[in-house]
Amino acid sequence: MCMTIVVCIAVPQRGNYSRIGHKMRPRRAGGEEERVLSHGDVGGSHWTLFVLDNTHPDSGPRFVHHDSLPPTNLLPARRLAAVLRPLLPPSARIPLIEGPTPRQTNGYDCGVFVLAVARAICHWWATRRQEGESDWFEAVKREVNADSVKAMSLQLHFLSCPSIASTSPCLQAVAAHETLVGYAKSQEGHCCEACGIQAFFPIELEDSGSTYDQKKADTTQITCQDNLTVSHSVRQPVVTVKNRLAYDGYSWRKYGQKQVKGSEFPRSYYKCTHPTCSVKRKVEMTPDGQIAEIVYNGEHNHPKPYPLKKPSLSSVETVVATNDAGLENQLEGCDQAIGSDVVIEAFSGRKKRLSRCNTCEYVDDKREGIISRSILEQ
DNA sequence: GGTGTTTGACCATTT
DNA sequence: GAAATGGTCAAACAC
Ligand SMILES: [Zn+2]
Repeated sequence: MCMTIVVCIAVPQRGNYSRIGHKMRPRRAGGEEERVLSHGDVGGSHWTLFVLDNTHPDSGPRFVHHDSLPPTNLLPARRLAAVLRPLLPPSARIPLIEGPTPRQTNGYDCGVFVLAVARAICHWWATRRQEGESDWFEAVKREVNADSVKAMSLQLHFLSCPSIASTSPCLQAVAAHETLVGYAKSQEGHCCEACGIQAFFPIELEDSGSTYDQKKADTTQITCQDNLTVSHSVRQPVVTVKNRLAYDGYSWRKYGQKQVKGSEFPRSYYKCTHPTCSVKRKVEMTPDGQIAEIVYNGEHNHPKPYPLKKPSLSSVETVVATNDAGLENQLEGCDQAIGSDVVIEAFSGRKKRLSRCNTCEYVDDKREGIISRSILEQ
């Protein structure tokens, strides 16, 4: 029995495919194994999912390509298949087929779609396959839609949000839900109130509840964010000044800037200005002031000199678990279980608005429920 | 004068 | 060992 899943490639129009071939050369015969190609193997900017499906020994293996913005990576996928074929058993010609993939409606969620489809494949492998479902295509259609991608995008943000990540696990879970509910919709788009970083989920899909079938967008002008040609009809222009989106309540001094290979934008290096603090951060920012990437290094040993301010709100009320001293200041050191009195107390006064979350379907059942588990464990 | 940014040079690490 | 690359330093500069 052999099952090989190759996941996650960012396919360039011209890439070092021979290097991929070398990496994918068999290391052992048979058995179950997974091989993962990283972005760095090929470069590129638009993420698509390339799967070697060998779950049907009778009909032979096949390549399945999932592209949320077809046919952007169709040609590179064919090239990749051509490189991989000689490395596989010389049976019949291994076909390349395009798997069903919901179409992304913005210019920056391709990576999330890859993960969402990969997750659907894993779910299919763990459950439906045993129940006789021949492939994962139906699972993708079932599980991957605008809402699930939006939720996954938020999950990913929670994992990387420096403010939330610095708290204890239980508070991360709580903050995840709180941030989800409290994503502020302002003139600047969507912004995580815990860290000030712009949220990467499609504005036009908010509260839609629609699938891509119901909401096929004209994607002729859409390419991935990395290509810098995102249609402004899809992504709202940001009118704010630089550094606003990178604002996190701490004071930073820039000490360097570099053009890093593989990055579209220059990378700026910052140090925390607190005399005893050695935290650093790297920020890659687009010319219009949006953060392309931000990486924190270290933990602050002092409170925030400039507490987070609540962004101006329009239609969405804030329920973020920050007070004027910031999230971690209010709840620091808490290792109580989710739903404990301590946590509930922290959110006192906001329970009414916590009654239901449109995205994670959380329903506030007071102290018996488990806050935000549904989204964290989706 | 204080604070923060810019930018070329330098250094350490990786390939 | 050389080249490439990422990270940091520090002088010059701006506000
Ligand atoms: Zn600090």
